[in-house]
Amino acid sequence: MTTTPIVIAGPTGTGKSDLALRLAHSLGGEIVNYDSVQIYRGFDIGSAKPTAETRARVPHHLFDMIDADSEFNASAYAERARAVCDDIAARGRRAILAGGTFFYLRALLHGLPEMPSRDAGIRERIRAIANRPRGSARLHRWLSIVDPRSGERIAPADRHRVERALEVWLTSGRPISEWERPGSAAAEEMVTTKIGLRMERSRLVARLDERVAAMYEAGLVDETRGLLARYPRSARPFGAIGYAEAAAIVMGEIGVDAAIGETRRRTRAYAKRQMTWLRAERNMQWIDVTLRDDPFAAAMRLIELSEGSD
RNA sequence: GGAGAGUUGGCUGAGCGGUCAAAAGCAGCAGACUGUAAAUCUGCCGGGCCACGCCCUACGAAGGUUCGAAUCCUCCACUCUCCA
Repeated sequence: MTTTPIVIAGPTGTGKSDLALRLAHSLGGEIVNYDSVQIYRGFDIGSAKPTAETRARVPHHLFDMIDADSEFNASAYAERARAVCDDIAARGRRAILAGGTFFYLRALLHGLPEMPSRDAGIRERIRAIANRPRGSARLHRWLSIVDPRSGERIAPADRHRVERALEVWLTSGRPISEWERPGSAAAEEMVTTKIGLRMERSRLVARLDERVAAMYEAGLVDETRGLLARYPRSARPFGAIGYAEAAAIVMGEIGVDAAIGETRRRTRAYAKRQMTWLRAERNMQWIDVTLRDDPFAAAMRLIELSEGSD
C-alpha cells in the first residue's frame, strides 16, 4: 500500500473537499489543508471550512492552526505541512492534500529557496516611503538600481513584490534575483498524484453565486462580527473574500446586497486566477465535473491507473 | 395637454465641432506569480487585414449645416422628472 500523497486541486467551488473526504475514507487517508484562510481559527463560514462533524470522521490537519493576528506565510506553511505529511506517511497512511492556495502547495511540493524571511522593521521603512507621494514609483526606481533584474521583472505597480524584493536586498545585501539559483532550493518536486477538478465556467459561476448567498445566510456577518471583536480589522484574513465585505457591513460601510455582489465578483475572479495557475501546473490529471459523472469514481480510476504498478 | 431632462460600445458612465473606435469603472478573455497569495500585478477587449499602419461599421432613427459631427440644426421614436 502506497503512501504517495494525493493532491486535490481545482478552482474554488468544484467540490475538492468532498472528494478529498471520500478518498480519505476509502484509501485510509488523512486530509491536509493547503488553503490560506482555512488555517485560521474561527474563520469557518466564509472559508467553507469542513464542519466539526466531518473533521471528526477523518483526521484533518492544518485547519485552525493559527490566530488571525499572528504572522504566517508560505514558508511557515510549507514547514508545517512537510512535517505533517512525513508523519502521516510514517504511520503508513496517506496524505490527501486539499485546498486552493496553490502558492502554498508549491511551497510544500517544491520548497522555497533559501532566502531572508520577512522583517517587520525593514518593512515599515519601506512602507513609509511607499506612502509618500509617488512612493511606489520611487521604490521601483530604487529597486531597479540595486537589483536591475528584479526591477525589470516586477511591475512598478506590483507593490507587494517590489516591497519584498527591496526587503531581501536591505536585509541581506543581495538581490532577491540572486537567491534563486537553481540547485540551491529544493528543485525536486515531492512525488504526488495530482488530480484537478474543473467545471464549465457558466456552471461554476452559478454555483459560486449560490454558495456566496448561502454563506451570508449561514451567518457570515455574525461570525465576522465576533471575529472583529477579537482581532484588529487589519488582521490578514479580514482581507479574504467574504470577510472583507462582511467586515464592511459590520462597520456600516456598505449594505448586504452590495456586499454579496462584491463577494461574488471577487469569488469569480479568484476562481479564474486559480484556473490560470493550474493550467501551468505539470502532471495534473483533470476530471471534468459534470452532472452525471461521479468525480469520486473518476478519481479512484486515475489513482489506480497512475499507481497501478504498486 | 404644458415645461424640462435624456437616449454613447455587454453594463455603469465621461465626452459636447477636429488630436474619438470614443475616458474611467465593471463584466469578459489571456497571462504572471520566489516568505501578505482568497493577496498583488500585466496584457487584450467593435470588426477585418500582407497589423507599430490601413480599411470598414459605429455614439436611438432619418435628414441637414460644415473641409470635418458622438458633439450643431430639423424631424421621428422611445425613456424620465415636473406642472396640469
